[in-house]
Amino acid sequence: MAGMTIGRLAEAAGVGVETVRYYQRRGLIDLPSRGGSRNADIRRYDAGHLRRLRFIRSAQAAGFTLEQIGELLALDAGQDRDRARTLARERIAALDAKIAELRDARAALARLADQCGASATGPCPIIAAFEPD
Amino acid sequence: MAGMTIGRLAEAAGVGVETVRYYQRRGLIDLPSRGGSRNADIRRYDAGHLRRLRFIRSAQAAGFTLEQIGELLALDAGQDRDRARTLARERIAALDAKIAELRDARAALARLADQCGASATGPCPIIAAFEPD
DNA sequence: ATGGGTTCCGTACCATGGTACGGAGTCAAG
DNA sequence: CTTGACTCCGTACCATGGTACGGAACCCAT
Repeated sequence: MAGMTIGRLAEAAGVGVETVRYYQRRGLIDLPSRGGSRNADIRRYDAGHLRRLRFIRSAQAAGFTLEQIGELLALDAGQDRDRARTLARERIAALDAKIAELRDARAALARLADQCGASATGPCPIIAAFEPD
Repeated sequence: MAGMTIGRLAEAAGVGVETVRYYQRRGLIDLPSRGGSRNADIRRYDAGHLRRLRFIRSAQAAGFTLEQIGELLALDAGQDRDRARTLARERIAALDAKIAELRDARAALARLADQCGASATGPCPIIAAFEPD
């Protein structure tokens, strides 16, 4: 598993090579030293890099921005748990708000699609309903 | 209510003047003709424009992109209800997926924040947990 | 040893949804 | 009738998260 090329690494994490390079540029993934043995130019990646890459994707799925993920990574060895908890709590609050918003929108849209299917005449309720009186 | 300036219109809808102009450029709001009376240069907006602007914000809250909103608006007088229903159903499916994703992330994060509060030693669970084994 | 696929790296470009800037004209109150 | 706020419009810029391009070096299989 150690000694992956960037292409293998990207493939293993399900992202594009350019995405990996982009994360390196952002400082989220380190640039491994170039081949220890005879391989002068190609950088080799190990399981740690893969875990890092998957960490980034998981945190992104939780709605963290790359900048916040950078901060989480900087808290690194598990120091500064207060700050980590604060970030987590902020994210939870934001998620709650976003979930509520999306649920409302979902309910409104579902109701409208029903009405639109039910009534064949008049203006389309979906269009009409977004127009406040 | 008729005869608002762009500034009043924007204020009434809770957006910036530049945002209104941006929507005009995108073709989402029409450019009213310039002052009917003696006012040569200033464009005047009415309640229809305000409703249009609020429509855009509502649809945006439901997760439609500006491009999709443009399409909804083009369906205009309520013609082509099939297309409107299709757009609505696609959006509902996307919302369901997004809501599920955010809920999972929320649950995971809440659990971690708890653990992080509970254990004072060792690596921070929030950081650790995003790292898959 | 040669050809096709990778890698390396810098730099440029993309979509989305705005926000800012600047100069000229206009309007309303003091 | 001047001053300050607002309007008009084009064009430029911003943040976010990538994606694409291009030339040189490299590596592996035939």
